[in-house]
Amino acid sequence: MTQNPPPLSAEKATIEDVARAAGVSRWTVARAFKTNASVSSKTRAKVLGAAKEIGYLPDLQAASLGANQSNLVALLVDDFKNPHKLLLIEQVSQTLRDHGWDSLLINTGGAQDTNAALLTASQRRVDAAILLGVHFNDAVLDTAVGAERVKKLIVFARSSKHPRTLSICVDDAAAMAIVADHVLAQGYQRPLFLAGPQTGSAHLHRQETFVQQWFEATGDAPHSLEVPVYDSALSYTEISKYLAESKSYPDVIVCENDALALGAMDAIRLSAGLSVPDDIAVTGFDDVPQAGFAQYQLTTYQQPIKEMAEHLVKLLRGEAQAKDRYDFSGTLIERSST
Amino acid sequence: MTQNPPPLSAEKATIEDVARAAGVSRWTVARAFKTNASVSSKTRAKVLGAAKEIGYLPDLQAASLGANQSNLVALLVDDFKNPHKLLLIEQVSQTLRDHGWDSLLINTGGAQDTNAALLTASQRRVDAAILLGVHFNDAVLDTAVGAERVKKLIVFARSSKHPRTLSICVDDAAAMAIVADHVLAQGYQRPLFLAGPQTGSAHLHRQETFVQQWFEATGDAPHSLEVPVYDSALSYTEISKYLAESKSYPDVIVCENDALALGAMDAIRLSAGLSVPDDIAVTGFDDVPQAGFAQYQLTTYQQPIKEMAEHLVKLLRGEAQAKDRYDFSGTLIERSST
DNA sequence: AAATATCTTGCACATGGGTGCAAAAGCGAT
DNA sequence: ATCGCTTTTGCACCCATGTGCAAGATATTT
Repeated sequence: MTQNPPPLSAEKATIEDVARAAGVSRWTVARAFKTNASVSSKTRAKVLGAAKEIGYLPDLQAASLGANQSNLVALLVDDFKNPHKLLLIEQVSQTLRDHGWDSLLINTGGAQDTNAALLTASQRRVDAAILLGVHFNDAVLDTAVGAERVKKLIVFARSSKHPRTLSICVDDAAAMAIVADHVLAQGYQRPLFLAGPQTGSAHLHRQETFVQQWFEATGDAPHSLEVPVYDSALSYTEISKYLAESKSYPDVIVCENDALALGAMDAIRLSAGLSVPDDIAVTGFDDVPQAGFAQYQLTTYQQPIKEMAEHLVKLLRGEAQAKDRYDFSGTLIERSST
Repeated sequence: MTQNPPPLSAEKATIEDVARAAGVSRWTVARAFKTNASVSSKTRAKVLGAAKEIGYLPDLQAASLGANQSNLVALLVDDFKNPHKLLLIEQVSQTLRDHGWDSLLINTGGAQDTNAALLTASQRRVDAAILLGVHFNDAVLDTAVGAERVKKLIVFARSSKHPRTLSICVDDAAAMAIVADHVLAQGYQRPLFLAGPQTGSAHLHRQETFVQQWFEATGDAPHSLEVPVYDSALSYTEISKYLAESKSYPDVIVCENDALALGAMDAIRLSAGLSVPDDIAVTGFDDVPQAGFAQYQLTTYQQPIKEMAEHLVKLLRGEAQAKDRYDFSGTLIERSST
């Protein structure tokens, strides 16, 4: 057995130490670190030099006590089965960091207790809580005391009509209309819509849009199937069962997102022994990395996550209009699954 | 355009408000919230009642200023291409939360500046920084001033010999030996080892273990291929190229992890037109969800992430031995890719 | 050179709660 | 009722910084 790690390094320097080293008051040091503060450039240079010398960096927690801003943002995530979450988490955390915010990741998947997560966020003095998940619907937010304790509530990549909430998402209806157009243009006739959890009002409008669009174009109501989690494995099971049980099969499965689409493709090929897209075509939504793999080549709709994350920053800064929703538009990525 | 969200809720109650409401001093309130504090049970009940009444919850940031503990832990992640990260992030954040810690997610992927990430962590007063990534090698940590400012440095699912660091990981060598045994037992004869980035000393020992093991058993040195990122798409490209260029192909590709293995399987089937496992078998490492999909059915090694996360909590609490490494053992999941 | 305007800098007070000790209160025994 | 001990409670001081104002220093004007 090896020994313990060496003891901690010397105490971290405080603003007071810098003040002493630079021969000024601590308030002057604080100013030197603040842009647009009234300090003579000579003093600032002296202070910053001293600070660098003794390795001073301001304590962000202490700073957020005094100030009414913490530069901390909570990311509430409840849905780790969906690989799209990794993209969202990566992009949002990176963009926030690039602009000076840190991310408090709160996993609400286990207890699924949104309220507790929001309370924790407020106890950490976050400037905002970003909701990245499927269970943050308006009913939950209504009953969550925690929702009122957080300065800003932002639903990302999903839409919400809750009055306390701001949404950053693609225009789901418009996006799904594009998918529907594509499916119609390809001449498919017997669609099946595969939906995920339908969670109250803070949900996606993909299913209803597709159904409506299809009905308007053809006069038929497409079949639908719902699974309770955005999980490829679950989608595989359900589609396998569906294909085994029904006498005729659809010629296209339109999925609410890629997580479901990937499982559906596996089911079509490996469980039902059919081919994609010849027997059954498939469409997805999100353009997760796997959608582009040789194995899948899934036709899907790509959301402009980066752009959306930049908009998030603007909202946090108060630069953007505080509209309840801000709709972005993405791109249909046509691959060989249709 | 809709109007702005309603104004913020009333100011959050402070300990002082509770004290007033309960008719005691604020220190008594603090005690009521602390287990093992000397308060009469009558007083505690009165205080907690009053706190509940006015909706008081302690401010964690303020608390961490006075105390020498923040209950905040930084998660440094640099590698979002690998789906295994989602598993790790989920499990670690959930387990930490279950035990009272919050997670500060720091994405070091963009700038790849580990030092900056560690500095940020220290500015947020984290109790520990958990390193979940590939680029946190000893050389980097040696030159990172930030490494010294963080109370504890814990490398998760990877091993490090850096003196400031504690590792929580499976015994890589033992695990890869099991994989090697399996491959040998199945009678494969021309292995190719597909490795990821070889990052200094805080790396995995899978490649060297396999090579050595194979050599000892057969007297041959297996071929190897390296890719700079754990990315299925990259693995696909490299394996495609490799199979196209070489006259003979291996009969098994042993991959350093599943991210690489999945891409390799796609390449074997779709680029080279060969079959798995008949022409070429494949093994992975990590048991990501996709490894179990019908499409892949990848033989892989599953790490006991949950158990490792629980051990992490013990380390944070100071309950566990501070060994430099703590080795767990996982399970070989045999599927039909071998 | 004096008066005035402007820029710098210092300070009191605030943020929300932790620590350790001392004072106060409770309690049983004498 | 008094003494001594234990439990409970209050308090001074500390954590590291922000805000807004006033005092001090410098520059500009007359």
